[in-house]
Amino acid sequence: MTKVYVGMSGGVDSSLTAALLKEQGYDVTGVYMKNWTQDLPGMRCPWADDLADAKRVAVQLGIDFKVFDFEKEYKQKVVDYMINEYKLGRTPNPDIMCNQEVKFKLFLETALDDGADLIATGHYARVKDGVLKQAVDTNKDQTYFLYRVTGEALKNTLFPLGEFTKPEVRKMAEERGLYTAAKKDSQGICFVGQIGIREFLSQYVEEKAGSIIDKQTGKILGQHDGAIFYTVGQRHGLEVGGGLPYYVVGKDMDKNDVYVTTDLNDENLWKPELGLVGVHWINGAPENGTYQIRVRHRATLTDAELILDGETARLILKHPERAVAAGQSVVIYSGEDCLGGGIVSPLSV
RNA sequence: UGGGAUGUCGCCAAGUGGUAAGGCACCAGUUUUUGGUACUGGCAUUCGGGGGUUCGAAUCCCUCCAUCCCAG
Repeated sequence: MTKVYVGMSGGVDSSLTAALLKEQGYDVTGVYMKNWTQDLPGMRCPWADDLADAKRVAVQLGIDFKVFDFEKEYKQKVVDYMINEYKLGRTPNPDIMCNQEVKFKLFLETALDDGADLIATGHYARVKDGVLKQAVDTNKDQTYFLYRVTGEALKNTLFPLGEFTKPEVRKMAEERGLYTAAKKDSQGICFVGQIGIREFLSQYVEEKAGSIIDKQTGKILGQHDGAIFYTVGQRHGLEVGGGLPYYVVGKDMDKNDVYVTTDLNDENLWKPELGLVGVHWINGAPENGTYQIRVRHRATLTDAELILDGETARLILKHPERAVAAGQSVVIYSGEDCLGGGIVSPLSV
């Protein structure tokens, strides 16, 4: 019997994933990845509850259950990466890094060493012949977060939920009486949860007052506690009021200045062209040409011309996307196939 | 010290006798396994202070205070 290790987070999706695989005849083992357990000021880390929920479901299903402790690696590969990127003035996507380094590398390797034949997660995505495809529920598709995994890893991975819509998943979980059937979806970076990125970062970096400057007039509108906390396109948290809402259009990390504007058509908000670094392809680089791209999770796909140059690439967008920040990822699709993508270069935005 | 102007929520700002629009910010919630965006709701018993006229005033009158501008 094929042995599958299912990453169980304690949520509905991964619970149902385990249930479905068991019904399909796999020898299923549930694994809770212990990645982060630290409480933060004003927030209790819910890891113990999540672990308990995952375990409850495993008991319900009558499957084996294990805990893999990746705390050290998670801190290094995901959290430190995120903090460093922010320090450099960029806006990273830690969840993409988590998939690349932890779930589809460390977890996969550890599971295989432990005797697994395959791993599975509750991601909304599909794999066919080693090709990553968008989920049937395009509204819920999570391939954006998965573009940095390898084709090799995908050959050992199952995504049973990719065939279903979220409402169907809820319903199936309910029908099976899974303990987590009604549990609220998690959102936000898992380890910062409730408190928000701002509060999380301030645990690791020193707050330093700087100016909020109106790009159009050059006038200083107010003060902030650190340019590091702001990202392009951001509207809230500036505490500067007047006639129209102000949006962040840029920042100078050396001067610790944040530039804002009320002009919704500001050129920095709508880049027709993006430079990518650290490009990654799931199954090899594609040819130059027109593809569909996505600049953020749940964004609708938009056409762009790809011009590849080794590890870097240039994208000419048919319709400019709003507020693309350096450090964020652009994911490239051909139809429903997710080919890979890259990270927005600071030089291009 | 003369002359002029202005004072309405933290900010911008409607409202010139009929019982305080709206926007920004802020707060709460929704959407979202990144940042961010977007959406919904909340947010001045009170109009610089004090008198007065009136059935009734932020709106009219008097007075005081504050700020700004021009004179000097």
